[in-house]
Amino acid sequence: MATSTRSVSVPAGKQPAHEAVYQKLRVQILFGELAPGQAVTIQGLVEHSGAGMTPVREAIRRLISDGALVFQGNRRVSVPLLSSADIDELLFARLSLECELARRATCNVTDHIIEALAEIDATLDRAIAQGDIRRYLELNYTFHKQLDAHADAPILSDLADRQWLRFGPSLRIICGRVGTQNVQDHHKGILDGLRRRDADLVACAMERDVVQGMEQMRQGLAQGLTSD
Amino acid sequence: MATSTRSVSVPAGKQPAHEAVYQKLRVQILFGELAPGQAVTIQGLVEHSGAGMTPVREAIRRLISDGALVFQGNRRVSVPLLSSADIDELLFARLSLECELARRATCNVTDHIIEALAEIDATLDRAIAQGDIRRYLELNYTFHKQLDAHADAPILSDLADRQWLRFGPSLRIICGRVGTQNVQDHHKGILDGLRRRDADLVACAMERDVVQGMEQMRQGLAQGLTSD
DNA sequence: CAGCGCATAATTTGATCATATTCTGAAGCA
DNA sequence: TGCTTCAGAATATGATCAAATTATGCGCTG
Repeated sequence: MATSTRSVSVPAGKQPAHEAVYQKLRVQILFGELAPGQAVTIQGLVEHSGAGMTPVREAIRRLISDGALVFQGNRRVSVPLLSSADIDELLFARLSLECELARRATCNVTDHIIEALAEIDATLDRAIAQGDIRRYLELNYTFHKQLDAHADAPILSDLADRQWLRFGPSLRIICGRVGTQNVQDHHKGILDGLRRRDADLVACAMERDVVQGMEQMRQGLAQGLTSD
Repeated sequence: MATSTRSVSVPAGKQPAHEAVYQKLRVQILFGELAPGQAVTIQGLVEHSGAGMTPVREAIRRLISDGALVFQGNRRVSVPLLSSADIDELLFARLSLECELARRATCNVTDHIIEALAEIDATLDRAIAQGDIRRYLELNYTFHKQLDAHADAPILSDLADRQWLRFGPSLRIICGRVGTQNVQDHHKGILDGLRRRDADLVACAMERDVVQGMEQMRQGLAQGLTSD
């Protein structure tokens, strides 16, 4: 459990089974443990997770509502495959939401929070240097999520958060193919803007970060998804 | 030995029970049949809907994920109460999403579609004149939803659609208090822009429509039933 | 005689329900 | 007031039914 995000949630001894299944699946999707297009069966989850049928079904319903899984028309559920049009929509949504969240967070962050973000970013750079894709994905998500958390906008933050679930599996494929060498984020620019308390600067850096990430994914997907 | 009383005499389609319950609850929330703050119990739904426990649970999970219901921490679920900060976030989300959807739809709509929208708007005006709040809410929703449907952007359209669930119950309260007399939408401006195929014009009219609706709700809630 | 296609059987998976168990909230009692 | 008990609601399980996909076998054609 030494990995990543110290979750802000309570130690909470007793978590409902459906919540546990949801969180577990959520992480798996977010960081690409499930491949795009892969089928997700209820009975498979039941056997694999040890939980009963009802909690698993509830978790899957939530994930479908989140856009993290797609309902295939017949009764099949699978991990989403992204089209170029999907990327286009996600780009717009992320730009709108995450730039606004970054702006709002700029007004609220303290020096201590900024340093915590810088610490995450430094760890992220080490993960990139080591070629640790999984850790890179986790830390990148954590960086954005922590920033959003200080925007004091739970609804918008939740909306933004959900979009990450849509491209998590595909992003993992892309990163797995190109490696972490070509990865370049704009977190330094974001941190710089935060230190100056310049919301426009932060929003601009965030815009570059989002655009760069999405466009890289668009190019990767255009070349086809067969990998591994 | 299940003496399965097939009392469900609604062949209406081979729609799964959990989907039917979801849709029914969704409509009830969207058009304010449930009051903000009202508790929603599983067993209550089971008795009232005639469905079993599992489908009801799945439907409620989806609604919670949609933001249409809120989980109260303990095992209670209720219809959301909106704060002024919530309105603020919803205003931003709706402005971003619905203006963009309107822009995209402008490029796609045909004369026939525009006339269909105008027809909806005309019916809406009659509902306002008659003081039929429920019908006004339905037609207003339909107008926006039909427009969004032609934006060719399923993800954004879905995101926008979900936000309506958040303020449906509260909107109903506001409209019920002020009546339909003061209601004024900007649909005419939207239709005018569509006929000219002027995306900027459409987006501006949509912006006015969204701002006006949300601000009216903010004022109403400030006087009425919310804290903060 | 071999390969292809369609119809049917078998198996897997999803949907639903009845029931047992656990937990929350509140009434009752010292 | 504070603790205990109790009722009711939510959570979770496994069984059962239904649907769909896959597998199989027969007949047909080249």
